[in-house]
Amino acid sequence: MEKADKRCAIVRATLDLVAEQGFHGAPMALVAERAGVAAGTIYRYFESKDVLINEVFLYLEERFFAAVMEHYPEGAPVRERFLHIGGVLVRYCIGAPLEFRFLEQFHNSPYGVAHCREKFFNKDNRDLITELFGEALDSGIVKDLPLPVLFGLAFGPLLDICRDHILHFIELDDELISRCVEACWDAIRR
Amino acid sequence: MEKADKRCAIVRATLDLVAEQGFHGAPMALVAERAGVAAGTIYRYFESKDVLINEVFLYLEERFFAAVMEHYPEGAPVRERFLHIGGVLVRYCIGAPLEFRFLEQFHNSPYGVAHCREKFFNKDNRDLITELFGEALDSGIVKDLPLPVLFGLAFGPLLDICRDHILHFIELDDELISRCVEACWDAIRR
Amino acid sequence: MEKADKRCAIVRATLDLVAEQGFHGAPMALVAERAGVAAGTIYRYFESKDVLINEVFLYLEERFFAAVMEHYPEGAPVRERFLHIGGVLVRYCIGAPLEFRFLEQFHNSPYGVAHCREKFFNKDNRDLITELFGEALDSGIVKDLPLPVLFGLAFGPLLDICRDHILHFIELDDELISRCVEACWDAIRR
Amino acid sequence: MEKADKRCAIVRATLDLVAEQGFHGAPMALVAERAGVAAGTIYRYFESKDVLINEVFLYLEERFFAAVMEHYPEGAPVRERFLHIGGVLVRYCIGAPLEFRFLEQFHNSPYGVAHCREKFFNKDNRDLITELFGEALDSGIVKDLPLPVLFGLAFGPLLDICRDHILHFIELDDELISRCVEACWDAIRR
DNA sequence: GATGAATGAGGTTTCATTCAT
DNA sequence: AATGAATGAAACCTCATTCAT
Repeated sequence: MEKADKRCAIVRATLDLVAEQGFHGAPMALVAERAGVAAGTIYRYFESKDVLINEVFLYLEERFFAAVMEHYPEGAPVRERFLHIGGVLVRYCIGAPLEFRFLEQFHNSPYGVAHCREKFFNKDNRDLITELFGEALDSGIVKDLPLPVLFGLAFGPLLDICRDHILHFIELDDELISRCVEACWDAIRR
Repeated sequence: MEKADKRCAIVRATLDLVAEQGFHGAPMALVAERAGVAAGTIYRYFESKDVLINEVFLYLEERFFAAVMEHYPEGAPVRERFLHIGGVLVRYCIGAPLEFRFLEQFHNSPYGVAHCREKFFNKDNRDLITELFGEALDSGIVKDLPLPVLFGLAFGPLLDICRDHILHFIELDDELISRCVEACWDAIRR
Repeated sequence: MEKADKRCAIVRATLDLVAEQGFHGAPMALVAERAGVAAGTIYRYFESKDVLINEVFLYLEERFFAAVMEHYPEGAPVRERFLHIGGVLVRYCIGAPLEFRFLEQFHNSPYGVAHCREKFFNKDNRDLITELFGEALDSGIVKDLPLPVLFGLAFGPLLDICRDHILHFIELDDELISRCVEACWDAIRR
Repeated sequence: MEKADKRCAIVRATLDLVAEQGFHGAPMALVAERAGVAAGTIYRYFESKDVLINEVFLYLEERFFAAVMEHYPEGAPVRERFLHIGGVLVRYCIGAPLEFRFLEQFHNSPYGVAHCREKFFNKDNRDLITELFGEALDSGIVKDLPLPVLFGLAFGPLLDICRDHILHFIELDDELISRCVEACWDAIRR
C-alpha cells in the first residue's frame, strides 16, 4: 500500500467508526484494524488521536466544499443561488450519511470546541456564502439580521431534516427537499 | 447536608461538568469532588453513571417544561401561541446556558441514542406543540409539510441562535429574539 | 425483636446467602437486609465479617453435633456404631443442604485455613469418633492406618455423595445410603 | 521475555497466588506484579479474570491428564489398573501441591459452578476411568452402585489424604499410599 | 441500642501511546 | 517505515466498616 493510500485508509476507518459508534466506539486499536495497519503506524501519520480527528474533519470539509461548489450558478439571482446551495447541501448530506453523522458527532464534543459553528463550512466556502448573504443584505432582499442568525435560519432546518431522513423519521424526495429549501428562503427573505 | 441536598448537589455537579467539558470531562471522581461527597456516595443515589446522566436529563426536561408552560396563552391564535413558545424557549435557554449545553451534549452521545430529537421537548410539552401544529395544519395557516420538518423549521434555528449567543458569536436581546421567532414563523406559515 | 433473635437472624441470613451464592454473594449490606436489621447493627453482635463467618461455622458445628449424637447406640459393637454415625451424617446433611453447602464453602476459603480438616467435627464429637476409631484400632477390627486416613476413607465418600445428591447428580434413598456406608466400612475394616 | 513465556508467567502467577491465598488474594494487580508484567498486559492474553482462571484450570487438567496417563497398564486386570491410577493420582497431587490447592479452590467457587465434580478428571481421562468402571461393573468385580458413588468411594479419600499430606497432618510415603489405594479398592470391590 | 448514609480503599478493565524488533 | 506487544494511568464500581442521629 502506498503512503497516501495508508493515510486515506486511516481517515476512512476513523470516519466510519465515529459515524457508526461515536467517539466512544473508535479506539485507536479498532481504527488500525479497520484501516488494515498496525496501531503504531497511525502515529507516523497523525501526532495524536486529537490531531487525527481534526484532520478527518478537515478532509470532510474539503470534500463537502467540492460537492457544494459543483455547478454553482455564479451569475444567477440571489434566491436562485440560495436554492441551489440548499438543495445541493441536503442531497449531499443524505447521500453521505456517515460523513454527516461524523460532523454531528464532531460538533458536540471536546474536539469541536475549537471550531465555531460557522466553520461547518470551510473558509473558501464560507466566503462564498458570506458573499452571497452580504449581497442579499445590501440589496435588501433578506431580513436585516446578524449573519450567524441568517445562517441558522437558512441552514439549521436543512441539517435537521437531513438527520431526520438518515434516522428514518421522514423520507425526503426531490420535491420535499425543494419545498424545505424554499421554506428556509421564506424565513430569511424580507 | 440533607439527603435531598446531596442528591441535588450530585445532579448539579454532573450537569455543570458535562456542560463545561463534555462527558469525557466528567469522571465520577470529579463529579464527587464537585458535589462535595465521596465517590461511592453517588452510587447510593444513582445505580450507575448511565442512570445518573439520564436522570439529569429528565430533571432538565422537567424544569424546561415548567418554564415553557408558564403563562401559555391557551386560547390565543396559533401565530401568537407560537411566538410565545419560541420566545420563552430562547429566553429560557440563554438564561440557563449550562442546562442548554448539557442537552446538546446529551443528544449526540451514546446516552442520547434512545431519545429521538423531538424528545428534546418532553411528552406533555410535545403533545401541546403537536396539538398546536395539528391545529395550524388543519386550518391551513402553515405549510403542508411533515411534522418533523415543521419542527425543524420552527425550532432548529432557535436552538442554533441560543448556541451562538452562549458561545458569544452573537448577542441576543428581546428585540432580536422577537425578530428571529417571527422569521421562524415566516418559514412555516403558508 | 429480642437480642438473641436478632443475632440468630444475622447468622441465618449469612448462612443462607453463603450457601446459595458463595462468600462473594454475601456482602454485609445484603446480610443485613435478609436478617431484617441495619448494616451497622451487625457490628454490635460481631466484631467483623471474619468473626461473623467463623461464628456461623461454630453454630453449625453445634447443631451438627446435636444431630449426630441423637440416639447414639453407646454400647453397641464398633461396626454398628459406625454404621449409625455414617447414616445419620448423610441423612442430616441432605436434610440440611444449606448448612452443608456453607461448610463446603467454608473449607476452601481464606476463612477455613485456620480450621483443619478434622475440625469438621467439633471437639466433643471428634473425641467420640476418635474414641470409636481408637477402640477399633486396638481391637484390630480396622486397618492399621493413621487416624486422618481412616477419617478420609470413612467419611470422605459420604460427604461426596451428599454433595452429589444435593446437586442432583444422584438420588439417595435409605437403601442406597446404607449400602454406601457399608462400602465405607469395607474400606476401613481389616 | 517471549510471548509464550509471558503467558506462562501469568498463568503461573495466578496459579500460585490462588493456591496460596485463595481467589480473594489474587487481584489482577498482584498477579501482574508476580508475573513481572503490567496489569494491562494480562488482558492481551486473557479476555477477563474469569477467562484467566478458567484457562489456568484447563492448563492444570491437561498436565494432570498427561501425568496420570503415563505408563497406564492398558491390558492389565481391572484391579491392577485401578491401583495404578490411584497411586499415580496421589503421587502427582502431593508432588504438585500448588496445583492441587488451586483445584480445590476452584471447585468451591463461582468459577467452578460450571464444572461438576467429576470434571475434576478431564474428558478423555474420565472416559478412560468411566470405561474402567463400566468394565468392572459388567464383570461383577465391583459393587453395583451408581457411577458417582463409585467415584466418591474410589477417589474421594485419595484427594482427602493428599490434602492432609499437603497440610502436614500426615506424612505419606509409597507404602502408605499403596495401602490407602488398596483400602479404596476394598470399598468398591464386591 | 439501633440505624443506614457516608466513606474511600481497592477491585477489574480500557485504551492512547511508546519502542524494541 | 512498519509493526504490535507492552505499558500504566485512569475509568467505573463495590463493599466492609464507621459514626452522627
